[in-house]
Amino acid sequence: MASDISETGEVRSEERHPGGRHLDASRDDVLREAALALLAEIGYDRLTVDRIAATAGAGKATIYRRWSGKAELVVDALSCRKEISVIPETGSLRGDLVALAEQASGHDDQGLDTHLMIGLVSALPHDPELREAFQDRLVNPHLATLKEVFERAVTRGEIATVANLDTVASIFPAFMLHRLIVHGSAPDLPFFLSIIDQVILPLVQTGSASAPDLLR
Amino acid sequence: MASDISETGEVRSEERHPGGRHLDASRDDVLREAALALLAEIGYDRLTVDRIAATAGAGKATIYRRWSGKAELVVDALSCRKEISVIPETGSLRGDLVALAEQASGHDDQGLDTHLMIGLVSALPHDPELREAFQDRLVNPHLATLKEVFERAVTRGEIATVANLDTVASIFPAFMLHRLIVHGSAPDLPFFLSIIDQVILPLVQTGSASAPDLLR
Amino acid sequence: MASDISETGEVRSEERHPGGRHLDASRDDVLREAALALLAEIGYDRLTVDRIAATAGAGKATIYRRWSGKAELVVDALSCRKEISVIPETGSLRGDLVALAEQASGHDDQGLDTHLMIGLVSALPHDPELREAFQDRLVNPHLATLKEVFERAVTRGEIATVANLDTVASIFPAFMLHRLIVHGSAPDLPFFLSIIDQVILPLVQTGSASAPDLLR
Amino acid sequence: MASDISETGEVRSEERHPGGRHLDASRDDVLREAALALLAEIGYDRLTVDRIAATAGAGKATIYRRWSGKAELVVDALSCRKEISVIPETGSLRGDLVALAEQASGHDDQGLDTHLMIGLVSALPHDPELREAFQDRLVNPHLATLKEVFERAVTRGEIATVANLDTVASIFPAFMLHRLIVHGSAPDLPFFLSIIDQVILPLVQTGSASAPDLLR
DNA sequence: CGGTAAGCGAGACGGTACGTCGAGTCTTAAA
DNA sequence: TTTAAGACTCGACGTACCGTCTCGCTTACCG
Repeated sequence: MASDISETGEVRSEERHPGGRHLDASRDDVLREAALALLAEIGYDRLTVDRIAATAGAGKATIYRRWSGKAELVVDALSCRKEISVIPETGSLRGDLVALAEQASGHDDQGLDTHLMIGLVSALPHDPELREAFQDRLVNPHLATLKEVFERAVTRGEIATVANLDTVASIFPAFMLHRLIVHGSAPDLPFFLSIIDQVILPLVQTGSASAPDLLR
Repeated sequence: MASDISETGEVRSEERHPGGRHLDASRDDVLREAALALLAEIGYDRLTVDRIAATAGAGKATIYRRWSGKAELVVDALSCRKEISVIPETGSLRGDLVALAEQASGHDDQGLDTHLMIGLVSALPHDPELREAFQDRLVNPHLATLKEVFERAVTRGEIATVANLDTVASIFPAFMLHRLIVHGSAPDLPFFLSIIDQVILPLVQTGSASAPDLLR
Repeated sequence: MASDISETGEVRSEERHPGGRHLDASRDDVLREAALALLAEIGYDRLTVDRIAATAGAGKATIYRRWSGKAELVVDALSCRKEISVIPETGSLRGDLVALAEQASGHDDQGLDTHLMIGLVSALPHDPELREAFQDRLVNPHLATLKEVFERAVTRGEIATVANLDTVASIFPAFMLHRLIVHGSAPDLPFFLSIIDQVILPLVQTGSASAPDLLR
Repeated sequence: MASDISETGEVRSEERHPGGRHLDASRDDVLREAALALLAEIGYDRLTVDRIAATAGAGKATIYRRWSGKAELVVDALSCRKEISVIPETGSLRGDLVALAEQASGHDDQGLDTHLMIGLVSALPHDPELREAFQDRLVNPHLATLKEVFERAVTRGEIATVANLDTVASIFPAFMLHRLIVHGSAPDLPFFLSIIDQVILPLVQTGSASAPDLLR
């Protein structure tokens, strides 16, 4: 992961650099773009570090100076590419969820994310560091957004307090993964709608979402 | 995938083989067992075709004659290994689900399945054929079992008819995947219990959340 | 080497064969021809036993039942192909030698022998048995013919007794090998003539270099 | 063959190499030495590229970057190893020839050269480039030395001018090859002596060595 | 004449070596 | 000191042959 990564996702805080030439920040983006372009074209597994370097017109050392390997570069590239996802504010829980679903299903041009996510998954077990990055930069932000949406609905009085918020918020990403891996296809809007209407809303709208906790 | 795989999981339907020596069916099993043994011992990524061959006392050609590579061999080995999972019959929906959960979390000796599943996932995108096999031999049987459990509960009058059975039955595997990939750890019993009690049961139970509790 | 090979070059003396089917003699020739044809086409080293078998429409076992491997098959094929070389009888030593030279340089259609000999040489060191066969079937007959030619010249009174006949007779094949290996080309007639006139004849002729000239 | 080989035996004429790391010349030697050491130890045929690489502590790619395969590496190693053979100066033709013979039969420790030469011969037909190197680096220097020896004898007035010097000088190597290949054993001193005394000296000492040329 | 012991084409078997490719590191010359 | 270029070690890959063994068949002899 490009050197120092803070919790907030900021990269390389212009650290002290006593002598010699500085890392050329413009190379970062060129490399990230090359990685994403190739990823979309040939998929994660056929992706090689050599080829990313060649496509970017860079040397391999320039890559390894910034990231520890292919996987990290790709996660970094992906998370940087993600425009700061604005938390929607439609006024209703369902509206917010649908807006998120549209966001998620929308920006999947050429199935990039599909390949990406599936490919990344294969790299997660090797490298705990990578998984951490994956969680911090992709999973947790997504989860936080979802939680925020639910909490706003509570504030609005639209639904009762959700006791097991983590579990409920995970339903969304869990089904996404399942769809990606088992079906091999990107989750589309209808798919998301069925999750929203058949699982999430029924759970949080009836009182029953919190009651079962008593059973434990 | 060892030649013809029918929907029922049968392999190599004794096809016509006019001249020449036949594929020695006993090698199939030896190779599958070697693959699984090594998998449990050193994990999917450190697994090499050479080593599988050596362990099985076979030549590499004997492997490549049957499967196109490591991934196919491993899926095939896994699916063949799966003993016919008996559908539990405890008398209550929750009991059945818990029994399934125990089954799923139980037979994960040495994290074999964890590594396995994660490793497999990385191979799915390349080869649609592989994913098909994965679905047919692993996912669908699991799904069928779950559906059966829900349908029995309906028959018993324990719950009302479940309209979106496919979606509800998918909750289980979806959370399994999510846990495996995002947390990198095998789903254990407490995890399953929280899914059952916080998501599945609330969804399928009618308004009265207290009645089913008596069944425990 | 096709089973029993006597000193005279006869093969397989119709030995006792109590039960079962006999070796099909027609397969021998088909295999030998396939071997020679492929040899001329692709060279000794690219030659494979599988391919010989396929070309001959035979199984590999049919080959290994007769010869111990590629090398033996090829030597055997070569030596069987050799038409019984008639010892020439021109009336003069030089005439006889030139006749032999024409024979040797003549039957090299498509450079078969060139490739063959060079290729064989590579196989000789591994297998003493093979070298023995090579000597018995190819080298010695050739040497015997040469000796015969010299002895006739002595009988005719054309030259004095040759003390070191073995060495002198070896000059011919030695230069042939040298030419084949170092120049990579088949020895042609001019080459042989220069050996005859510049080395062999001067050696065996007595002091008076002019007398034998009259015989030409 | 390690890139450019000039007539003088120099390798890789410091060609332009603007960017990127250079071929590490020290690896060349390490690899050549490993090849020769193994060659002497286990023979050409049991020699494998993997083992050469392992012995040299190198990757196979490093070998294939320089030579196209085992054969090329070995010829190159051999020709580089050849110390400049000093032309002997004993004062008589026979003395010089015997000195050369001792040199040739002497430095055959562990039969290295025997195996080597025989092994090489098998590689010559494939690759004209290889044969060229073989001629330039091994055969021609040897021939030049022999010619020099004869010319000195002429200068000393020991023998008459030798008209067909090339042919006469070839007698030596031709018999060496013949011995190696047909007998499968290294030429020893007695063998060389018989060639010198029975073939070479008789040819050049009598006037007859040049006279027969008139016959043509 | 029917049993049986081979030979037959075909091709799978255990091996060994091959030549290629990718990862991550190190070295060069230029900037 | 960073850059592009590219050689370095390591190790797995999938292929090609080798010489042997096994299939289902066919062919000959021998009782």
